[in-house]
Amino acid sequence: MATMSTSSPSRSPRGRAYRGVSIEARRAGRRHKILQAGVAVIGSQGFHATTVKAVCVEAGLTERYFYESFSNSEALLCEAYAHIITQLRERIAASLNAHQGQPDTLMAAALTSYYSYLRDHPEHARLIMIEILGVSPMVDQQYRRVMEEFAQFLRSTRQALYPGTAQDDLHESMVATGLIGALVNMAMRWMLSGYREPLESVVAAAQTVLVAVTTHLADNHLASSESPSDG
Amino acid sequence: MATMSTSSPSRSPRGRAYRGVSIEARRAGRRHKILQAGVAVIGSQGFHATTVKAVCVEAGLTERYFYESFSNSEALLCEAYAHIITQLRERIAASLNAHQGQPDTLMAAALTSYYSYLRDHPEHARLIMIEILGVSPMVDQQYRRVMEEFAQFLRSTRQALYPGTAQDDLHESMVATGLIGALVNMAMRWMLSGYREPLESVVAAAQTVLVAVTTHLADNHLASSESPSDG
DNA sequence: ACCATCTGACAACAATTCGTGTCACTTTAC
DNA sequence: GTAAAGTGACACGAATTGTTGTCAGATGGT
Repeated sequence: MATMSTSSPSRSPRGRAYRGVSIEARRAGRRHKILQAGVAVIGSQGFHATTVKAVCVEAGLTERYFYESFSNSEALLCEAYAHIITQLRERIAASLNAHQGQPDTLMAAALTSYYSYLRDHPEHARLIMIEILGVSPMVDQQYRRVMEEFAQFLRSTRQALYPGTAQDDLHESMVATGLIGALVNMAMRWMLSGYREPLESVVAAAQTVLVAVTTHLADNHLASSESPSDG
Repeated sequence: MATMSTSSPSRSPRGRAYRGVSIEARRAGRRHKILQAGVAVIGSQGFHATTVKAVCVEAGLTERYFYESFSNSEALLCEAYAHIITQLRERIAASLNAHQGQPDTLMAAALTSYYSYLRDHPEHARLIMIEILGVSPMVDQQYRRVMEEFAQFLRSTRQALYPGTAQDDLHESMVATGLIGALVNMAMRWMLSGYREPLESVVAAAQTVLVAVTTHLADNHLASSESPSDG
């Protein structure tokens, strides 16, 4: 703070205020506008049908400001993807913080926040589940990294809730990858059907899968000979 | 053979033989060549980077014969997708027929044939898991239909192996959708990592997920009056 | 031998889009 | 008030691609 004199409005030939807004703030605002517009257009028209001009029209800006903040459409797609994933992560984290309690409650809260976010933002859903794929190897890798992050989050959460049930590392991470895929595929079906089924059904099915695999892993670790639902 | 008289090479002003091959056979051959070339190019370059010319060069034919058999690139993609899915289904079915026995053996056989097919045909894998998505709503629906078919196959197989454990219809189909997504996402991770992990690890992880959910559903069905997590 | 059909190579045209440049107008600094 | 920087609208060239059309040469039936 107290850096209000970073560029004293006197001598700088470049970067002066305009309409009472600094150049950084103006750029950031334009960038944000384009990002929002990009999400809207890509998520509704599809990435391949998205032109730079369409994004600019949606943002109320011109192409010049597109290239001011993004080198091309692919860069915009990546930023939009990262932006949405951040929002999603924050929403899930907030939901977990608000529902501290039983593991089942936590799980239901996280799943509900995940699926309701996708339902409430269908353009975001389409972007992060469909449009992000098959654009380029670099974009595919970004997608994969994010999915692996969620898988790791799943693993660490399970470890926290059921400590002492660690398993073979590769096996466990593979299973976590599968579970994430299960959640995503249910979301994709739900989205492609126009969110026809009730949210509770999707959450219940997702919970069934997660609980099934979690208890199975725990039972297998204990070399179970007792009733599985005893816990 | 012995069908040499299908179209007697006498009176037809159109469609005569050429190099000893009937016009239907020539067309079918060209169509097949283009289909194969399409799979190769789309699966390696990606659908968006695939041009009609590139497919024709790969097939050793010219654009004219492309449009003889396909109205555009999207049609080629759909046919290629259907072609690969048919191959995959046949391979899985053959594997199931060859390994009649315990449920576990059957499951391992089916999963092994699935993942080994993807490993042995990486271009096919890329096409059916990545390139097919986000092209157009119609293509998306075709993808969704196929995924639901596999989910239904999973359900009916489970019903056959564990009869009398039917559950709520929507719930069960949602769970099946999730399981298919788990298998596919493990395949996608495997593919995008260059098939780094051994096949057996992927199959084992997939089997863990399937067995966990299957037994969980059976257990829940037997204790349907109790709710083990509700307390 | 002769003509219609088949084939392959490639030209040609239209349409699209990217990325940059121009120009008039507005706002700010001095 | 003036000049420089900021803004917006739009034009422009370049490149790419889908799709159809042309044309010379090969092949087959009679």
